[in-house]
Parts: sequence; C-alpha cells; structure tokens
Amino acid sequence: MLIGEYIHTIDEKSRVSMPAKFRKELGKKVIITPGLEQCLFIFTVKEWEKVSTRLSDTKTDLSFLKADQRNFNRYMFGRAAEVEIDSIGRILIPDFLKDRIGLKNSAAIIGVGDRVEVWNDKTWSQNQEAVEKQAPELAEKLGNK
Amino acid sequence: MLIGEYIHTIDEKSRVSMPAKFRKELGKKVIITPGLEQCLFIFTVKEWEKVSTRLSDTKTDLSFLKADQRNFNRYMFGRAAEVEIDSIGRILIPDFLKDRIGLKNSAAIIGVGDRVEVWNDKTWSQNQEAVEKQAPELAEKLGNK
DNA sequence: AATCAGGTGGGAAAAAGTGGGAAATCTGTG
DNA sequence: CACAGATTTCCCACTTTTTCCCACCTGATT
Repeated sequence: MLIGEYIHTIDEKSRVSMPAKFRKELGKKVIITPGLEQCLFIFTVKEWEKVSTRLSDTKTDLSFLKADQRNFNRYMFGRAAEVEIDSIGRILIPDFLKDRIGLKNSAAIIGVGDRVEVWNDKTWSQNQEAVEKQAPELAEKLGNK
Repeated sequence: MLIGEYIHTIDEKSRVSMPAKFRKELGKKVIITPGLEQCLFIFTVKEWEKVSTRLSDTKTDLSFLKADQRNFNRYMFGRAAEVEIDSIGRILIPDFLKDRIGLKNSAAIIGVGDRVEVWNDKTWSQNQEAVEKQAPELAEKLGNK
C-alpha cells in the first residue's frame, strides 16, 4: 500500500527519486500519466493493465469510432509514458508532463493507496489546505452514499 | 502498447522518425490513413486487419449496401497507404496525407494504445488544451459505462 | 564518531534523431 | 529506343539526447 507525502528534488535531467518506501511495490517499471486535477498519476505495471484494459476495451468495437473515447484516449494514452526506475530508485519525468502541472525544481510525491501522485509542491500544499477545511463535509457526503 | 507524445522533425524528403519505443511493436510495415479530427492514423498490419474486417464486415451486411458505410469506407480505404519503415525507423508520409492535416516541418507523433496518430504539432497542443478542460467530465462519463 | 541509508549531482558511453550524398529507379522527350 | 533530368531509395555520418554508473552529501542510528 502506497502512503505518505514526500517532497523531492527534480534535478536538471528531470529525474526524481521515488521514496524508498515505495520502491518495492513499484517494481522496476511504472507508467506515468496525466492525472485528473493538477497532478500526475504513477501506476504500477499491474495496476496500469487494469486501467488500460478498461479504457480501450475493444471487445465489441473499434476504439476510434466514438468521439468521447477518442479524446479521452488521446489524453490518457497519448500523454502517458512507460518509465524505468533506475538502479537507485529514480524515474525520469517527460517534459510534456512536467510542463502540464508546472513542475520545476521540486515535487510532492504522494502515495494514494494503489497509485502514486506527483504534484507541484506549492499546488499540493494549497490544495491540502483547501481540502483540510472541507474534509468533515466530504466525509459526511461519502457517509451518506 | 503504444503510448506517449513525441515531437519529431519532418525533413525535406517528407521522412519522419517513429519514436524508438514504438518500433518493435510497429514492425517493418504500417498502414497510414486519414484519421478522425485533424490527424492521421497509423496502424500495425495486425491492427489494420481488425479495422478493415470490421469496416467491411460482410457477415451481417454487404458493406456497399449502406450509403454511410460506403462513404466512410471510401474515406478510410481510399486514401490509405502501406508504408515501409526504413532501416533506422523512419516512414515516408505521402503528400496527400501531409496536406490534409497541414504538416510542414514538425509533427506530433502520439501513441494512443492500439494505434499511432500524427498531428500538426500546433494543432495537437491546441487540441490537448481543449481536452484537458473536459477530461474530468469525460472520465466521469466513461466511468459510468 | 563511525556507519548506514536515502537522496542528489555529474561524467562517460550508448542510443536516438537528423541531415545529406550516392546509387537506383522512374519519367518524359528527342 | 536511348538519354537526360528528376525523384526515390539506401546507406553513412554527425549531433544531440538519453542512459548508465559512480561518487558525494546529509541526516539518523548505534
């Protein structure tokens, strides 16, 4: 289970260390994609298989016949990348993903159960402050489901 | 699985490099067709078989009996081309397809799971900005299926 | 204080992408 | 039918980017 918050440096070559505690679970290859809201998702290979099968399910039909599906697939697949984790636990974040969420020197690496999220550290802390305030209310909503 | 975004040069001879990460999966020959929206589709030979079978499926119908199908097939088949991938991974884009999407010096090469798309790089980034905004909504829709 | 683990930085080797020349093929013309 | 010019194909070479590996730094632990 991936949990916790880590602030790590992004070096000049766009490398970021995965927290040591995540490495075993992540394996040696992960898939990084644009996330919803201002973050990136990092999936294990196994988790990605689940996600991608669901997204491109073509048992019955061709994936490019529906406009919504085309656009969402362009978004999720088109801007995803398979990245190796190097011998000391770092990954390389493609520029187009860095730019998307305004990453420069520093990133917040967040464990969210079955995936990891990458945030611009500033955005992350602002976001957390906001969520902090709504948390009781959000809990209430989920409780009513 | 074909994923990721690459911006490559189109040289004076209309050649474009396929991203190294795609080459193994693409093999040595691909089919390039006009795509939906302002892009081109590139299929592996295997994927193309699926596509063409589905489009000209005669189990239920003869493909030429329906006007819509006739026209769509003219669109996809009529301007499709089989192209070889050269020894260092480049393909040659036919002029009539280049012109269709306004390609000149630079193209965005996008992996969309089971196919590759080629975009004018400007058009691609505009398109993504637009999709970015709808992404949560699209995700919601597809999630409810 | 020494050791260890986690994180950061940088240089060298390898790979990917780009450009261009020469050989082969095609086209049109005398 | 042969030839000249143009186009296409094939291959080689240069440049930039990526990958791999090693070394250093810092803070915690014993």
